[in-house]
Amino acid sequence: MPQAKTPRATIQDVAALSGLSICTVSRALRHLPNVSEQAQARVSDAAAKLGYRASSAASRLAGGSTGSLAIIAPTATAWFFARAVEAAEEVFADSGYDTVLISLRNQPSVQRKLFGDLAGLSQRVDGVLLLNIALSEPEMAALAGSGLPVASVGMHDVPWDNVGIDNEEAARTATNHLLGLGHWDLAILAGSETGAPSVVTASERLRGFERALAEHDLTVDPDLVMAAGSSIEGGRLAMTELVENRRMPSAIFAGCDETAFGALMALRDLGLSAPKNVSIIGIDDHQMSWYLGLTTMSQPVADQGAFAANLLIERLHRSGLPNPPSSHVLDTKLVERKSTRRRR
Amino acid sequence: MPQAKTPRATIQDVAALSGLSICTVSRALRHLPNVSEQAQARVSDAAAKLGYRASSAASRLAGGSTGSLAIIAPTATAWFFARAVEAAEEVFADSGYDTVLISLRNQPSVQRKLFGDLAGLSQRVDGVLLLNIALSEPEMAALAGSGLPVASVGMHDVPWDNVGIDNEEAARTATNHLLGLGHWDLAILAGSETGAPSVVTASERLRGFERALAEHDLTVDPDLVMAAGSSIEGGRLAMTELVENRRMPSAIFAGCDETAFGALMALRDLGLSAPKNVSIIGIDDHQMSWYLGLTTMSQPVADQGAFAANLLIERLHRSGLPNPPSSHVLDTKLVERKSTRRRR
DNA sequence: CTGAAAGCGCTTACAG
DNA sequence: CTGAAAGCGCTTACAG
Repeated sequence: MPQAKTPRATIQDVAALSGLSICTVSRALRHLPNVSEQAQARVSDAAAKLGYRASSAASRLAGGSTGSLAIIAPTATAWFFARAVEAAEEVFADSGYDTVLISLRNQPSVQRKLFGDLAGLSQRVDGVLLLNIALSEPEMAALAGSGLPVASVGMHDVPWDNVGIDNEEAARTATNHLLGLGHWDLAILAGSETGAPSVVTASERLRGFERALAEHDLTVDPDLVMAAGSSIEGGRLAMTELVENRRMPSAIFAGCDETAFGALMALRDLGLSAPKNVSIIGIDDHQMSWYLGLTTMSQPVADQGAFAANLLIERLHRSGLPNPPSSHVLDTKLVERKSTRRRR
Repeated sequence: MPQAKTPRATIQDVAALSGLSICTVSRALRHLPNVSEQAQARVSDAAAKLGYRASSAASRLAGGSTGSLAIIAPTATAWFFARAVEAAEEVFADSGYDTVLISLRNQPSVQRKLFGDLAGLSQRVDGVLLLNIALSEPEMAALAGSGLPVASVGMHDVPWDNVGIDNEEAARTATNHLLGLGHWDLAILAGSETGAPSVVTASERLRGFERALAEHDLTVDPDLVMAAGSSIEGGRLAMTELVENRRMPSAIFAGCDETAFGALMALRDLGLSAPKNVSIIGIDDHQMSWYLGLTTMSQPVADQGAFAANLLIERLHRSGLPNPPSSHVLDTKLVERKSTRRRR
């Protein structure tokens, strides 16, 4: 039925109904110490009866929490981020937090502006979940200075809770798969798009690629290192550029599946295909990868977002207690399909 | 450089620096009438010098705005929604609003809970952007009762600003394309997933499909109407079910490209393919559709999200003024590729 | 056009 | 364990 537009119950109403002061009510509601069981029960009853929910604005203003948590992502449309965001949002919602979505839209200027006013952000949210954001030293410092609780996905060696995969190792495994098939002339489609803020994940994967080559006494040809971004379009552009203006390698490591999809599109455009003309491997195990026969390294996505979100909330719940930052590494797995094959 | 943890400037600081009362400052900052040009300038200067930004909590509590806008989406991971969300978020951010992302995660319970406490929501945001949400009568009433300004994408005949495509017409065009190729035994993979809240878009597309058939004196076979949801997985499941437990039609209209992708996957699984064994058409023109040769109806996505977001903001800016709800229909276009062909 | 005052609904010391 | 009081930083009538 259409709910009447009755004004919300305030803490005053709960106090009146329970016969206690608003101060005691406030404490009881937040499960603070020094509240008798009896008082606690009366307050809970009254609050339930009134459907009371504290005003986030008032609470915030008086020094309490905002009831909101921010998720900062390089972009919200990429496969990985859309899923991580939704998983984290679910965790936040289940804990009663609103989630404020901030997409950097792959623009350095947006990141600059955001980190230039962290004080403003800290006024509007209780904590921040960072998804694969490459931070400069000053930005790290600013974040620390803001006092905002932080957790992240895909960012290692960082002074807060993080969960991710071992990107370098995953990239190394992927590259080794290529090397194991007899390919030694390898290209990498990874890194950020030109002009976009770098994504940590990308540089770690590049490192894994380089390491695998080095371990086989191979050097990476700078001509075969393409900044592709993690989008289908980025992959397509980079692949086209590679074939038309550099040279065709024998195999390609794409930094993520979407980049690989784009590369497949470019190949088709040029009348080529994988694995016939070139072997190609990605990272992600996107739903389409099976269909396209893309060999890839699978990684859990929603798990990473949800896990990190939970870490942030736990930290919020016991702020004050000593609690050294933790780091969690989730597993990846090679999924062989038919976009890679032995060098002929 | 690491910014010192200085407390934020308050309206008091601006008042002191500009030599005016906080009351005048408040008015000047919000560009309210009755402020002399001189005062306006002094306040603007002082605010800029101090990097002042009103406390959203205080502002909200005192009866002002929250500075936040909500985006409510059936899910945040689907291709369409991820893009619409990011486009709207950009518009909101550029106007100085935080965006609160609320994903229904395809769960009716989440929607129920949300609409059961719209009073709570209206306390936390200044307005709401609805993306293809199917609302019940009570929910519509509750929304109206909440007093929240609303705008939407993909929802027609609604008492607020909306922008969308003509889903029925797009579906009709798609279906006619199939009929024009000589197919008359058509299946549709659309609608919501079983148990999920229905998406308006889906039922409108179903209607367009039915209408096209009716216009050709054909009736729809209930056995060939599958609820597939708008995900790759949903399309795969529905297509498998269709072939294994119903029967193979001569052509298929998929409610969106992702559903079509899933159908293509299912076909491959069964040793079949399009257009050889069945013609298939989608709606969206997803980046992968070109690669997969999927015939589809293209629609502008980011445009819809951004347009609707702008309408919401405009309405917020001139609340009070008479302003009848507007409805905007964006164009779709048939993109013929090779997943459809003439019936043999 | 401008300002003093009250109040929004909470939380936080500080007394009991 | 509980309550009276002050205050968080704004906005809104209400006087000037």
